[in-house]
Amino acid sequence: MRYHGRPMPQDSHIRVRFAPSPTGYLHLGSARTGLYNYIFARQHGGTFILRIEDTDLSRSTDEAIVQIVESMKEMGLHWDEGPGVPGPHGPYRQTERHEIYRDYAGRLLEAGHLYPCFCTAEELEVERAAAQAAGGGWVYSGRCRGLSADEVRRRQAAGEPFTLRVRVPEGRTVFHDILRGEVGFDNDTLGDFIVVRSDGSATYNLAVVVDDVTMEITHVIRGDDHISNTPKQVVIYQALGAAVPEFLHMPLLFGTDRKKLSKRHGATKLEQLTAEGFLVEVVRNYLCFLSAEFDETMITWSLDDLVRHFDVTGLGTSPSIFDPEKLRWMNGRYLRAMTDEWLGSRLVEYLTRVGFYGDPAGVGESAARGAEALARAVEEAEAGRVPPVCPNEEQDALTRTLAPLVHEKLDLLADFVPMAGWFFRPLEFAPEALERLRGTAGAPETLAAAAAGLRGLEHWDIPDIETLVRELPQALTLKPKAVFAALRLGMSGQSVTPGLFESLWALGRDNAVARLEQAAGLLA
RNA sequence: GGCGCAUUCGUCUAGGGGCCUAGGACGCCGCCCUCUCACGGCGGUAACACGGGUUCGAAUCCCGUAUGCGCUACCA
Repeated sequence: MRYHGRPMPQDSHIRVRFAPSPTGYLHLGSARTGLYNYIFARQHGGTFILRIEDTDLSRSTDEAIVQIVESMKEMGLHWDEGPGVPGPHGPYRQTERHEIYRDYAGRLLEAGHLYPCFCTAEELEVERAAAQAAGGGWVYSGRCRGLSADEVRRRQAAGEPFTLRVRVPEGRTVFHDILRGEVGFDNDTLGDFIVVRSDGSATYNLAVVVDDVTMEITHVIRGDDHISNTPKQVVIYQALGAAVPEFLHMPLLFGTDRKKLSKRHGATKLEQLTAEGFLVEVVRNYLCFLSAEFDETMITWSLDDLVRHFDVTGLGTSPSIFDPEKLRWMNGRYLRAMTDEWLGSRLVEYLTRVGFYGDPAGVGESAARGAEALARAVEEAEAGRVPPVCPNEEQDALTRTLAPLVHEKLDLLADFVPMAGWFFRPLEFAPEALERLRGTAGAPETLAAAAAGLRGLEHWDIPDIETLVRELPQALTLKPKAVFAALRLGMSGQSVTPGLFESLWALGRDNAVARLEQAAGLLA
C-alpha cells in the first residue's frame, strides 16, 4: 500500500465531503466516491459531510436529490452534516449559498485577485475558434486585465455586463495528491478563468473552494476527472490565504467498453442492481475493492469492517472497469456464507419487493420467459407502478422451506424464481418440456409407480422418499437417470430443479402425488 | 493543438532492480464429485503497450512514441 508522504493530520480534525450534483440518479461511480469519503472519515473519527452541488440550476432537480439521499441511506452512508442534518457550516446546498459566494468574491475583488472582464461570450468564441483553426490551444488573452480603474467605473456605469476573472499569478502551481504524489501545472496554461458570471452567480471552481474553505474540509476525495481543475482551485485557496487541503483523486469507474459508466452498460445505479437480486452489502464491498487487491475474506465484510480494514490511501490509480460477472460471483459467495434462515428472510423480502407473490405465474412461467417477466416486474416496481405484494402465510412458509434447497444454487436472489418458482404455481408444461417427458424412457410407468409408492409411504420425510425413489429403477428395469428425469419433469414441468427428494418432500404428499398423476395423465 | 492523469492475462489486481521461466481472483476450457442445475475440489488457457537508454541485471528507474481518459465553457 502506498502513501506518498506527509503524516495524517490530527484525526478528529479530519473533515471530508461528498458533493454529488443532482443531475440524475447516483450512479455507481459516485456511490463509490461517497463510500470512500465515508470510510476515510469514520476511520479517522472525522466528520463526513454531504453537500449538494446544484449550482447548475437547469440540470438539477429535487427528485434527483431525493434519489441520491435514498441511495446513500441504503448503502448505510450516514452523514454528520448535510441535508436533513443541520450543522454549523450550512446550508449544504449550493443554491442556498449564493450570499456566501458573493461575499468571498467581493473580498477577492477588493484584494485585487479578481478583475472585471467586459469581453462578451461572442467575442471570446471568435477568438477561440480562430485559435483552434490555427491549430493551437486557447486561453483567455487577459485583454481586460489591465483596464484602468476609471475605465472599469465608466463601463460599469454604462451598464455594460461583465464577468469576474481570477488574476492568475505567474509561475507554477503544485499540489499534493495522496495517490500520486506531487502534481504540477504551469500557470500560463490555466488562463485567467471566470469565477463570477455576468449574472453575478459563482462558477463551479469558486463555489467548491468557498464551500470547502468555509466547511473546513481537510481532505478532498473525488474522481480523477477533477485533477485538471485542481490547480485553478489551488490558486483561489492561495488568493484567499486559506490552507490548501490534501487531495485524493480516485480512478474513475468505466463500463466494459472502457467508457465512463452510463445507462448503456445496463445496471449502473444501486436500485437497479438490488432489484436484479444483488445485495447492497456485496455491491458496497465490490465497489470498494475494485481498485485494490482482491481478498476473498472481504466478501462478507460489513461496512464497519471496511472502516476497520480498508485502506483508501492504498488505492490503485488506473481506471477500473465494472464487471457484472465478478459481482455476480461475489454475490453467490456471500449468499452461501449466510445461514438458511437468513436466506429465507432475504428471499421473502426480495420477492415481495418485485411483486412475485402477487403473480408468481406472471413473474416466471418458465425459466426463459421468467427472466424477461422478472425484468419487467422490476422495472415497474422501480417506477413505483407496482406496490410490493406481501406473501400470504403459506407463501412465506414455503419460501423459507425452500431456502435450504436452493441455497447453493443461487448467485442472485432473482435466481430463485427460475429455480423454484414452480412450487408456487399449478403444474404446467411448456411444449418442449412435455416433449422431453414423452421422450424419457418408461416415463408413464415411472410416474404411476412413484405416485402409488409415495401415497403409501409411511413417513413423509426425505430419507424415506429417497429410499423409495432409488428402488424404482430396479423394479421397473430402467436406468436411474431416466427415472430421475421423468420424476423431475413430472413434478415440476422443468428439467432443472432443486434436489429431487427434497423437492418432492417440500411439495407435500398430496401435492406431489397429484402432480405426478397429472403428468402421467398427459402422457396417456 | 496545449496541459494533466493513466497503461501487467478478456476483466480486477500482486509486483516498488535480482525472490518473476510474472503470483492471486473472476471469466473461459478440461477432469473429479453428482438425480438435473449448481456448489466444492483439481488442472489448464492467458499479460509486463512500443522504442531507446541507465545498470552486471528492469515489469520495476529515466527519456521518447503510441493509446485511452480528463480539463482546455459565463458545465459541474
